[in-house]
Amino acid sequence: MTSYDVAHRAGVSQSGVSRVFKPGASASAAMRARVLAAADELGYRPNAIARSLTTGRSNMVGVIISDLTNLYYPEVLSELSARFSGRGKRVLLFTLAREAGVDSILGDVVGYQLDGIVSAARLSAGQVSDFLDRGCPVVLYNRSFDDVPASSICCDHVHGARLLATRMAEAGHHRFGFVSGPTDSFVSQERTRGFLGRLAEMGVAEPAVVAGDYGYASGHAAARELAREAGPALDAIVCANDMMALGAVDAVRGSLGRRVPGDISIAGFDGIDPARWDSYRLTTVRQPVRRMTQAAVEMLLDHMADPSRPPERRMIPGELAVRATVRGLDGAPAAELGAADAA
Amino acid sequence: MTSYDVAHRAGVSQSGVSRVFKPGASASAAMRARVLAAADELGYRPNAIARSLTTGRSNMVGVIISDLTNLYYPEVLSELSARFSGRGKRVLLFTLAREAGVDSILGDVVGYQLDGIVSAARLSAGQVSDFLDRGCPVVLYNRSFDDVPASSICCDHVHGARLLATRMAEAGHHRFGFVSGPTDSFVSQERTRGFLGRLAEMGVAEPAVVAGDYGYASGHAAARELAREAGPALDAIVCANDMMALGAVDAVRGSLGRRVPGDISIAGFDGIDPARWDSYRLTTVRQPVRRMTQAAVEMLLDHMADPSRPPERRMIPGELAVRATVRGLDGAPAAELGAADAA
DNA sequence: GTTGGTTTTGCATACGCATGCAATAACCCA
DNA sequence: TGGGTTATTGCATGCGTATGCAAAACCAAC
Repeated sequence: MTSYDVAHRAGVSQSGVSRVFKPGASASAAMRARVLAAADELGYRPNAIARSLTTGRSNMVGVIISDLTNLYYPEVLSELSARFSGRGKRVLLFTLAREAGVDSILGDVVGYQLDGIVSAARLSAGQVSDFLDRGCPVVLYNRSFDDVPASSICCDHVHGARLLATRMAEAGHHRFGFVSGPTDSFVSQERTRGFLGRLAEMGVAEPAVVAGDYGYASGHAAARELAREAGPALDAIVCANDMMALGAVDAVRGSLGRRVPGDISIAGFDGIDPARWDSYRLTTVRQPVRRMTQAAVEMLLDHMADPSRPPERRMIPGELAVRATVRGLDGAPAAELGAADAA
Repeated sequence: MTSYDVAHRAGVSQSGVSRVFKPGASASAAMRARVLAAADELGYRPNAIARSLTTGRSNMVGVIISDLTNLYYPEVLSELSARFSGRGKRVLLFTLAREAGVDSILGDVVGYQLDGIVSAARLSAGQVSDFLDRGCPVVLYNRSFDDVPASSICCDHVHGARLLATRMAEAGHHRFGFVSGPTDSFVSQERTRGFLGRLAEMGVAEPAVVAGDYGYASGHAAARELAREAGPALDAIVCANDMMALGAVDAVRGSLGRRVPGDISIAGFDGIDPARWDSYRLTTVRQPVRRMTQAAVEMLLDHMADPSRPPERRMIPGELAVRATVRGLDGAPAAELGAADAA
């Protein structure tokens, strides 16, 4: 079923059909009615591929995500998909296998004439530049480059981490353990820097640091290792994301047989859904996913509409959600901040 | 950068360029080298859109997923994406907002000349037929229609539910509560049917049934409601998915102040990752996601390769994973079946 | 009935690549 | 060296739609 078939059946020209299906194009009511009737009878749908070829826009945006097993990303993806969908854009999904480099998909990405890209994966500056040079705007999600003119939306990890460090130090924790993410993770670097930096400022002893991989199991293992390393004085474990923090909670409560937060306080980052479950009620620094995704979508659409627009870097503060896995300032388990939590 | 630019630079014809980039096409080593060199210098990448227009295949498959907040689906999506990606197919993602009907995206789906579709959403028979009529093969994930010639991959929910019912009845539970999913969910219907049916066969008193929405909170609420309804005799709660079961576990342990499985056994379906976390160790019926996604991908690719191939319905048995939330046959908490669990 | 102006419509072409066909070049064996 | 065979290459065209341009239709007012 092509526009020619419809045109023939409706007794008009192909361009007429094209115009009827293009919002805002000039077509009389009569023609519109006949064309729509014919299209309906024939079950015609404009071929988006062919349309893309002529218009130069595919109405598709690429979303590059490294790891859907980190439960933070499904939320992001879900939000992005819904928002783009509401703006008439389709999402072409690129997931990166942990091992396979970005390069393996990079070629595919550029081949599809995407209108834009949201990347929450570890692209190099060169790779981002590559997209930009091809006229494909990029919005970096939770990372940014100083020397690349790409827009980015970033949670202020450093600030969030400092909030958390402040709160935990004020609650009187002395011996910290920190579980970082993969060492090449920008997010982990920022959170680590913010947290350790603030702790140092406050005169707290330097924490033992162990690297994890953002997974539950690695948090579990890291907690045990920290306990072994730091000994019984250990009274706080902070993980670079929630998944690992949940693993740490379970390790401390289970394998180590100690109480959270009675013996050891634990906190994470992200604010994923399971962190709120009753069994954990994890204290964490929440990334405002909705605001961030909304910003990402808007920025990308703006850039698509006006490519000359200068890149913009938006930073959104993380919110400290004090729940039940960190001691209160008075030494007792803290109550959840209901209000902030509902945001 | 088009193939013409490359052709000009390499001093060959456009078709030569095209052939160099098409695996298996005839091109001499000399031409290949010159073209590749020119392409490299110019940063040329074949335009996938234009290619699709001529070949009639977009190398894109649609994946329709209803709800990424049900943590089972991110796993599915992740697997599908990786597998398709490995077979040279890109995934165009369609997520359904809970409210918005399928129809809102259906038009978009057909417009993109997708090579195939995997749907894990509630499509109607008519909608599926629509795709098939357009020559777009469909693989239904966890649902199927008797009167529509679409392939499907389905976990045997009835069988899995019966396994679970058997095991729980044998462990001596008497008063069951059951939390179904949304009433229009095929998966929920099957699981409910299987579970209640088997229980009846075994002469167990008919359970109290409450409907949930597959979310953690709804499982939490349902558990409390069941406790209210069924009273202190209630000694088992089975939920139509893991998310709700986890909510139920927390409700029973928290709000109700009873032990799991000491006072009340709890089980779910799916085998999502959080269900294995130490805080839960939820007994469940696992869907073999990897085998199912593999089958889905294979079936779809097979159909794309040979459209005349008759539709195939594959059924994969669920695996009972007895973990720590259900009493053992001797009345004590059961040990996890390590072996089966590793699969 | 005519003129000037505004829509509406059709014609023709371009978008970038793939591919059937014919022409050419390379090769092989006698 | 020639005839036959095969591997390469170029030419021309098609895929389905959008769109600039010009022709046509319409409208209103004179």
